[in-house]
Amino acid sequence: MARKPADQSVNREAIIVAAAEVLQKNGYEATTMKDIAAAVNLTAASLYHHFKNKDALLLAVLEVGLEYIIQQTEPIAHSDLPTVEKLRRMIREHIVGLTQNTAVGAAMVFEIRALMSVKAPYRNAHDDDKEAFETFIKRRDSFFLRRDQFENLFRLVVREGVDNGSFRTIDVAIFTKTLLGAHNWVGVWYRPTGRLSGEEIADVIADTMLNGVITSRK
Amino acid sequence: MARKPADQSVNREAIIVAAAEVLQKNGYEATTMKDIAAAVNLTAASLYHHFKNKDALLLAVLEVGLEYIIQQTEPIAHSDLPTVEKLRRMIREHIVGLTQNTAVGAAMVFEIRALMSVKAPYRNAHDDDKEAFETFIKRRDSFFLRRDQFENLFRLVVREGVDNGSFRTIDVAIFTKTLLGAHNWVGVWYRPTGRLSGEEIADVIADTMLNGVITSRK
DNA sequence: TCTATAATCAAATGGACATTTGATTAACTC
DNA sequence: GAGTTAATCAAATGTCCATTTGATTATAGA
Repeated sequence: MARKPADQSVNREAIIVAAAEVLQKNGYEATTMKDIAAAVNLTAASLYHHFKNKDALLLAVLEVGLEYIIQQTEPIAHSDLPTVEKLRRMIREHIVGLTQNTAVGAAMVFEIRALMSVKAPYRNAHDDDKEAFETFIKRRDSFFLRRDQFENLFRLVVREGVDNGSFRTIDVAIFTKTLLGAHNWVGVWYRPTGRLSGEEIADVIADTMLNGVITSRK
Repeated sequence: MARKPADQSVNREAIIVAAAEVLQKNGYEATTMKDIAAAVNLTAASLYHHFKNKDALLLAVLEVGLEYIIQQTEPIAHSDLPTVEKLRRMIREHIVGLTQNTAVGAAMVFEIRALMSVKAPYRNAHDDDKEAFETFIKRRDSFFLRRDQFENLFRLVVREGVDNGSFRTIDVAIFTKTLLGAHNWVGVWYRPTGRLSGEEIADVIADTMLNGVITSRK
C-alpha cells in the first residue's frame, strides 16, 4: 500500500554491500532476508525484486569481493617487477583489501561453505525452478574456478621466484596455501580499532613471509 | 515403542565424534539434529538425552577438540627445549592434529562464530530455561578464554625467542596470528588423499615459518 | 496525459527444523 | 523379581524463516 520515496537509491550494489556487513556479523544461515532488508530500509519481499533468492544474493556478495581483490593483485602478478617485489605487493594488497572490507573478507572465508551445500529445489518443482537451479550451479562453479585462479596468481609468482633463484627451493603449493591462510585469518581477527593499521599489518606479515623464502646470498 | 540393542555403546563421546564429522561437511546451521542422530543410528529425540540442546552439542565438540590440542602443545611450551625447537614441535603438533581430525579442525575454524551468535531463549521462557542459558553462556565464555590461552602458548614461546635472541625482533602478536592462521587454514584445505601427509605438510610449514624469524648469525 | 515498467510493500504460504511429550524397554540394584 | 534409572523412540508442538502473491505507487517514455 504505502511506498518509499524513490530517491533512496537502493540498487543491487547497495544491497550487496549491506548484505556483506550483515553476513559478517551473523553468518549466512543465521542471517535472515529481513535482516538484510532492514539494513537498506526495505522489506524482505523487496529483496526478491533484485535477487532471485538468498543463495543468489550470497553468491553476488562473494563475486564482488573476489573480483575486487583479483583486480588489485592481477596487474601486479603480470607486471615486470622483480619477483620479490611482486609478491610483496600482492601480499600487501590482499591484506589491506581484507582489512578495508572486513565484511567481504570474512564472508570469503566463512560463507563459502554455505555456497557448497546449497540444496536442490523441491522434487515437485516447476521446470522453471529446475532450470534456474542449473544456472545457479553453473555460476557458482564459475566462482570457485575464479577463486582457484586467484590462488594461482600467487602460486605462479612463487614458482617464478623459485625458478629464477629469488626464493629458496620450497614447496610452491604448500607455501602458497600457508600464505593465503595467514592472509585470510587477518580478515577474521582484524579490528579497525586495533594497535596497527591494515597497512602496517600487511607490511609486517609480508616481511615475515618473504624473509622465510628469500634467498640469503645473491 | 521399539528399542535398540543395548550394546551399541552410543555414549556422549561417540556422539561428539560423529557430530564433528557431520558439522565439517555441512556447517552448524545446515546440520540438523536428525543428521547427527543418523550418524550414530539414533533419532533426533534421543540426542536430547545426552545433550541439553544443539548449542550445547556444538560447544562440546569444540571443547574436546581444543582440549586435545592444548594437551599436545602445552607440555612442549613448558619444556626446557631450545626455543626454536619448542616452536617447531608446537607447530608440528598443531598441524598434525588438525590433519588427523579434520572434522574438529574445520569446526574450530568455521563454527566458532555460530557459538558467538547463540540467541537467548524466548522471552516467555521458564526460569529454568533462563538459568540454563546463563550456565551455557558461562561455559561458552570459558571456552573462548581457553582458546585465548592456547594462542598464548604460542605467543609466549615466540616472545621467549625474541627475548633470548633466537628470533629476530618481530611483532610477537602479529607473528603469532600469522602462524595460527596458516595452521587453521590447513584444516580447511587438507585432504587425506593429497600429495603430502599431515606430517610432511607440518614439516614444510614449520620450516618456512621458522626460517622467517630465526636469527641468521649466532 | 497514458502506459509500461520498476520498486516497493503487506499479508499469506509452506516447510523445515529444534525441541517436548509421553510412552516403552533394557539393565542394574537390592 | 520389584523398583529405579538410563536410553530410546514416535508423534506432536511451535516457531522461524524463505519465498510467493497480489496489490500499490513512481518514474520514464511516447
